[in-house]
Amino acid sequence: MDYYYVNPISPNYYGAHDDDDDSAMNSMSFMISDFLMADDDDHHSNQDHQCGSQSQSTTESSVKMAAFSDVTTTTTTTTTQAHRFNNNNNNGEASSNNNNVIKCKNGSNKRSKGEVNSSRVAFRTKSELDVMDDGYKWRKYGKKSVKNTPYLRNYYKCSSEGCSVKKRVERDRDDSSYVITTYEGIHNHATPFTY
DNA sequence: CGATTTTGACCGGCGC
DNA sequence: GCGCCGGTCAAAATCG
Repeated sequence: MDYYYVNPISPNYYGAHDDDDDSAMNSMSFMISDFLMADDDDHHSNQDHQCGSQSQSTTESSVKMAAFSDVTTTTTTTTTQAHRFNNNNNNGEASSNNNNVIKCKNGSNKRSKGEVNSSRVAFRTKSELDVMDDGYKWRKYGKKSVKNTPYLRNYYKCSSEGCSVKKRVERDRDDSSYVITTYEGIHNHATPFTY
């Protein structure tokens, strides 16, 4: 399984007109969906094009791996400044501040049972808000508390018909300022909003 | 009034 | 088997 590194955020990528929350959020969403869809390529096609401007993040990111079942991804700490990843947060802070992502696809490796083809991606993001708007519409279908963490895990499914992408959101048990969002599957449609 | 959330029940896998 | 555990279902409640 290949992992590849992506550095999605660059502060002024959407900083352009940032008074408008919507635009900021849209661009962000766009990027995420990008990850979600550009999935089967065997090459890291997207690692530098977007946010081409500058990845000033200086990321010497200590990439540490968060392990999920068979996928792992993570992000790291960085030093970029705030950008909004979240939907409506009142202006200013409250938003997250950084992230780098490693993506992994696993088309080929089998799972013990069913779902051979599910790909998973996880993001670890620093954010006070649990839910971030990634451009898709989600319907929550479950909530569970997991062993060893005080936080609960939430389960969402894409509400678009025929699309069975799922995501789960939980807080990092070691550092509650991070939120871990795991996507599973590939959307068969574009993001709802027009851009 | 349709869509979404809430929440406990349910279920399948796994280790013992 | 049994019980824990993570994941999902579904009915009722709530939302917009």
